[in-house]
Amino acid sequence: MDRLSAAFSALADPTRRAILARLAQGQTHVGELGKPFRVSGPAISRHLRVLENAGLIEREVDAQRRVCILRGEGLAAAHDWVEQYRHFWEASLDRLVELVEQQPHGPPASKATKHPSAATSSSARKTRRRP
Amino acid sequence: MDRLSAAFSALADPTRRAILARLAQGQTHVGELGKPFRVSGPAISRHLRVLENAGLIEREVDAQRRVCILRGEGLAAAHDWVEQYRHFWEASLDRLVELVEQQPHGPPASKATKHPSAATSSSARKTRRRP
DNA sequence: CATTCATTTAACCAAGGCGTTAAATGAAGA
DNA sequence: TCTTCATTTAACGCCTTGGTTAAATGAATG
Repeated sequence: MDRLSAAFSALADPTRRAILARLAQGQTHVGELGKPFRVSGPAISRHLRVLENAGLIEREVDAQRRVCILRGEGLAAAHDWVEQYRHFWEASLDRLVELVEQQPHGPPASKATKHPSAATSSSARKTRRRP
Repeated sequence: MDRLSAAFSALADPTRRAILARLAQGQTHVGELGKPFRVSGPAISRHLRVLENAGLIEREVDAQRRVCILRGEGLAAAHDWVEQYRHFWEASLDRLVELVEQQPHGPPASKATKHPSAATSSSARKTRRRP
């Protein structure tokens, strides 16, 4: 499997995303990583293997423990791929913003924040066609 | 399956990513979309279903043809998730850049471009610790 | 109306993913 | 050394995925 597919595939599982989120706060060993989930040790072990094969984590041996470390670079390729399409969602946010601003009585906040990631992902205001 | 997992899962297949790439150049019908690949019609049909369920495309009926349209907003959530981790790969690029700049005889280009996405994804130079 | 074109659905198969429990491995500690 | 702790490997089952071919659907066309 190509690297990009491996990364996306690894990210497609909520447990693995949660593991990465945990590792973003600092490295930990396997047992600690598994605690939040109601799955067996072997299951966690395999999730970690998937993440490692996708280049998203590294493992180091610390005596009887295995310490896992986030490898952020593994996410860069996935990020770059998605980034190519930024234009497409920003374009639709633009249209939404324009629509709202056309309202005679001012923008109702509920509409402007309807898209869940509008606040964080959009540079719509920076790239609008009619600034 | 949650929306984010569905998106990542859909992106984990090279054929589907190629389909999205094609749609980024403009809407097309199913037959056209399938041409580049050596897979049967039904296979394409199911890839499109996956993309639709993930919110990455829309389909409209045009007589006997089905026209597919890229829905960029579907990628926003995936983008935002990955974006959270930008810090982690930029940090390592920083270290790499610093390492290269420490070399007494100037940076060998081969090392500076070792990371495949360094040129496009990195804002390392913008966020370096010692500018 | 019969045929053809575009696409989807149905039925099937092989491969892979994710979970489990039981067993293996290997370091730490009594 | 014997035992325990941390983790992985092995072996199994179940469900999903991605592909196939054959059949169904439905619009366009002769």
